[in-house]
Amino acid sequence: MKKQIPAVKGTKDILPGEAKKWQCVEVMVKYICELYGYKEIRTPVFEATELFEKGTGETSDIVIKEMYTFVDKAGRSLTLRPEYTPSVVRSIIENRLYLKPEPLRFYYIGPMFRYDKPQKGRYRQFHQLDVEVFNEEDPAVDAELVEMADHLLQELHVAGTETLVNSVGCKKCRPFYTKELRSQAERAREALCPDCRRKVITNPLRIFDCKVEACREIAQTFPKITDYLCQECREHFNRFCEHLDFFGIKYRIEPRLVRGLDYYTKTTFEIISTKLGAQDAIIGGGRYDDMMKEFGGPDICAIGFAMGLERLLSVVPFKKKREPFLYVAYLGEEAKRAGMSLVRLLRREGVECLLEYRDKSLKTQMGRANKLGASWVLIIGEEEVRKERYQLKNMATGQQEEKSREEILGVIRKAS
RNA sequence: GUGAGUGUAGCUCAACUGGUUAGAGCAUCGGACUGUGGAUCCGAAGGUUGGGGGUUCGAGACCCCUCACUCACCCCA
Repeated sequence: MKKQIPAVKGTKDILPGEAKKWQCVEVMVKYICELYGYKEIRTPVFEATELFEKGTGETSDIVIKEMYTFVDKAGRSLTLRPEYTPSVVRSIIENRLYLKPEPLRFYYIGPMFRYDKPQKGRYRQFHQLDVEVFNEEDPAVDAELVEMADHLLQELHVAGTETLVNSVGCKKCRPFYTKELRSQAERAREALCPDCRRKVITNPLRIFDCKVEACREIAQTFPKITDYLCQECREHFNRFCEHLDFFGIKYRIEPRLVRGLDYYTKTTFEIISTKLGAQDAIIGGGRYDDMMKEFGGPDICAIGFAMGLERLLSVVPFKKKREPFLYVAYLGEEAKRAGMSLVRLLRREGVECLLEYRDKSLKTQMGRANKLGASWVLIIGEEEVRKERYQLKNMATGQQEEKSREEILGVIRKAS
């Protein structure tokens, strides 16, 4: 036997049964996004490496160790996108979309790539829905975005979720907080785990993410970022929460919610599923008011979120049901030809038909139809060809009647 | 990147403390039954036991390496 070539580690095939679920979710996602005025935007799967280094942040884990970066034949350093936000920002600037009258509301569904160790809910090629709004300062927009995510999950009948919100301040107030946090962490240094001792210097905010019991207890005593927000950020956060209340959305203020991406400002939020394991965040997002300007664009604020589709799919309940279709069983060459032209006609009328082009016994063909879950079988033999009337059998009831072409169409139309 | 667990037919699983030719159910294909499905019976096909090396008279089982998957850390969607 020849050596087999398996799928690359951390990637997987989405087979027809599973792909059907993806289609259902994608249809719903697009429907909801369009309801809220978002338009689809599609950008390339790879970009200049620099885009992510600047956008996602040079100190983020994503950039440091998780990017699929390669050099092309002309010596350019390119990267398969690990997230979508920098691409959208790039595209808006490059195409001057901010000069158009249309609202800057965009969504996108597509594959992302991260060189992570694969695990449940974590793949090297995975898919995200990405939603972004630009040039909207009002915290009501932040709340509307969360409401939309909530709406989407409801429509998909996803149960057991929790919404966490926080504010990480802006570049005016965060440095004060970080400084205070660092000095307090410094004092407790000895009691922290080795990992957290490192974080004291690199990124003290991340100490809140630690799962070690001792660290958690110590972190409890640390100041909360929400107590250190500047006037503007505090007001923004308060009004954001008020609007969530207004929408009747249940949420938990989680001052320890620290998004790992460097660019977030003010509002951050996450929706987790209690039904998942360690990788439980299905939606994560927040504001990034400074990115556009830093990319050389206009000073336009932004907020958005990403949703992991593999994770979402694993908590969406699906009831399996096959679309009704007609199986054509034929006997002999003449009948085959009659079947082919009938099927051609019916398909043009929007009827799903299956003719398998295997010259098998009627019994075998009936067996196939049954196994595949056909709603009807159309039986064509010499007799039927001559009369131009065919045997239509309802597979659920077992009833069978002789029908003309038009009558067949009528029966199927009536059923669907 | 770190740690732990698991790899036997397409799928779900057997195979005693190491002992003949690695089995069963489901699925597939064929037949009983050449114009009528679901049931039953019979049969066929399907495996380098993830891969490589080692120990042994003998390895699916034990040891080492490697690959993949799973779970957790880390990080994130």
